[in-house]
Amino acid sequence: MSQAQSQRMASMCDSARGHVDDLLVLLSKSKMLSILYVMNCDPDPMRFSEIKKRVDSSSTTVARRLGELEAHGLVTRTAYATVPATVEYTLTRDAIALQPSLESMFEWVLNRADSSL
Amino acid sequence: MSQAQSQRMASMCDSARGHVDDLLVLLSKSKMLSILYVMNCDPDPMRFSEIKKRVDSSSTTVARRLGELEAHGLVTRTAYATVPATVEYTLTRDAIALQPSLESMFEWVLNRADSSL
DNA sequence: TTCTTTTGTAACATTGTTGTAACCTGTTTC
DNA sequence: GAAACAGGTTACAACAATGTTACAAAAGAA
Repeated sequence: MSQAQSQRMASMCDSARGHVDDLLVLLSKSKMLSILYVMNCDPDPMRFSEIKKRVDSSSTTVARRLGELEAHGLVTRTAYATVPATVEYTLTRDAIALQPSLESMFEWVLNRADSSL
Repeated sequence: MSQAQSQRMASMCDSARGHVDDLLVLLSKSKMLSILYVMNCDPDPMRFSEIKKRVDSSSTTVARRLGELEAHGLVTRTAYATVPATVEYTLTRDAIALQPSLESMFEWVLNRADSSL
């Protein structure tokens, strides 16, 4: 590791624990990473039922997670007055900034998953 | 996003969901990211009490998490027959391969944490 | 002898989280 | 009129996870 990197890490590892912990708790909630994963896979807005199907969870949990993501400004919810209702979710700019990290994390996960077959 | 990238993402987003989910569940457990975070911050082996202090959790939870990480081959546990006991934990090569992703994820987390002060 | 230390484990009560089932809106189709 | 659709919400029972407390082991210090 370069000196610049370790300096960055060192400062990173000291700062504001409270807020960091909040976000880590958010990201650690069940299905949260899965939701970000599936939304990451498809840049288009995604409907509730599509997300629910892809992460394979109950409406309750998906709704809760999407609500939390929206509350933290990571997804945008757009409702259309069609019949039946249409609701689309999109990742915000902030969430998109997280994409590269998530992508490489998911790549690592997939490599591990492959080698453990 | 480049074509190569989107192809990679597309294949990523289809494959072996079971094993992927296992790892996502592992990483989503409480304090798991925090533990990887503090161990990531310091390349040296870290003792149980040091980890416990830094992630601010109970012995029970820290022990459980470290056990799970060891079971998944992400940390190595080394016990020394001193009195009182000394036990050191180290990230494995596999876990170190995850470091860049975690680092950029933590950087994102810190940026968000800063801007929400 | 008793206290202290580190690194845990076991049992247990409390707390947190999840899914299920029921229900809701509002319009169109049978 | 009744059913069906999407996208939820609510209440509740079942389950999972957490922290607290007690305990252990082994040797050196007071």
